[in-house]
Amino acid sequence: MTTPRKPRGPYRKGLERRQQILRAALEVFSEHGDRGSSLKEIADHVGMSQAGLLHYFDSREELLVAVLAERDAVDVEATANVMTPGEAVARTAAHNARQRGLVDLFVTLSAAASDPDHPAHAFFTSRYANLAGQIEDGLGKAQDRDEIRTDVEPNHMARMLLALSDGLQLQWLLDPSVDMEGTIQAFNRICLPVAAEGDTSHLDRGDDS
Amino acid sequence: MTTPRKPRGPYRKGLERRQQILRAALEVFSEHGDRGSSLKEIADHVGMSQAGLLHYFDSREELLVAVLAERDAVDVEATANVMTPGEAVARTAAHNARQRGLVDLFVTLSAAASDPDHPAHAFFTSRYANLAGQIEDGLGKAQDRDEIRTDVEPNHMARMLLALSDGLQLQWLLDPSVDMEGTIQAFNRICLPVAAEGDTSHLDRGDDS
DNA sequence: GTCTATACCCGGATAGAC
DNA sequence: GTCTATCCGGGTATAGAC
Repeated sequence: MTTPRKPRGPYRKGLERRQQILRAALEVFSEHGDRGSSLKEIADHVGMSQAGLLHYFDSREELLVAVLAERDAVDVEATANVMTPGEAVARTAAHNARQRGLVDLFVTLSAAASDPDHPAHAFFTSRYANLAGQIEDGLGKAQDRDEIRTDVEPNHMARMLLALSDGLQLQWLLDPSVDMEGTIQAFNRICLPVAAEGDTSHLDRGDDS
Repeated sequence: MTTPRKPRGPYRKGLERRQQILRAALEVFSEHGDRGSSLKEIADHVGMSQAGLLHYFDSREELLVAVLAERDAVDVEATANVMTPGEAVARTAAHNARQRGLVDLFVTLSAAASDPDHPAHAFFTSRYANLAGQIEDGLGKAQDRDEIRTDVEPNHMARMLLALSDGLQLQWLLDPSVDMEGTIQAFNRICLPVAAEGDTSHLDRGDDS
């Protein structure tokens, strides 16, 4: 998506600028969310004028979705070579706890994007479908290997993990003392193969921050 | 809450108008969210002018928080006399699945309100603190009665439930095929007292809609 | 390519007539 | 209490000079 054509030749500088703007926009959007950010602020950040910025992205919307895609790429990279889905989600949570603005942006935008008319609607719907699908697959395989409990459908569990992640982000935004990672790991623990009733000693160690 | 007493005398009509506006605002906000709604639209809805509306609520913010409180009152009423926390959350989810606009408003606003400067910030922070506290209590008691598993802290579990609820709402907004209630009940099921390994027959019946 | 200037729109809030 | 008219601010987008 957005696939910026790659002209060779004199356009090189332009492409670099574009990247520069993208980075700045990511920062600014991250800090103030969608609504709170103006083109002018992003432009300032890059060190150019608002009108100059519009030379690269024809509209605000265009810039927004470009930023989203960019952010996503970073995320994917960070969790690409990771073990179990539960772990990946926990990791991301821990990482996000250092990126308040990004979390804000994400929560805000994904909600706003539920409107089919929103410029980022397609982006988010496919994003969630993909994520859910991937996680579901991962969980299914883990079930086959008896690594996790098998009495819940992978699909339900995948949706749970995603919901947990998003919901905790929201709660954390409102109250930074909320322990995103710990809570997710607690969840992961109860999805391990269920031990005999008495033997739960391995379950309750070292998570309660 | 809101308890509109009915003063006779000159104020009666005014109070009714206020209620009328509140209802209209709830509808409009529900449909287009915070950002997407204008005073004019709400006013139109009521059948009066934007300026006229401002006669009852001095500012947009004031109206917004009033609406929030109103909505909350309704919610509380709906889950007041309900059994276990997990059940209550599942119920609410089922109910919400018929109130897309409201869900949208809630998700949008709670995210936006994470900004300490947002007019609804205080409202949402205390709301979550209260909810989490209540649920935690309920779960603690359930643990004491051995109705649910005891190897997860009530606090973590409470946060999980809330996160699950919110996160699923978001996913559902983006993809209405997401089964909010079913997923929550699946979660509730894995929080029941853990049976012996072989005996999980009671766990996987009648949920996968 | 980048700027300044500006047109334009939208939404909230205010003033003042009725 | 309610309206019309108006102001004002913020934001995007455009025109046109350099």
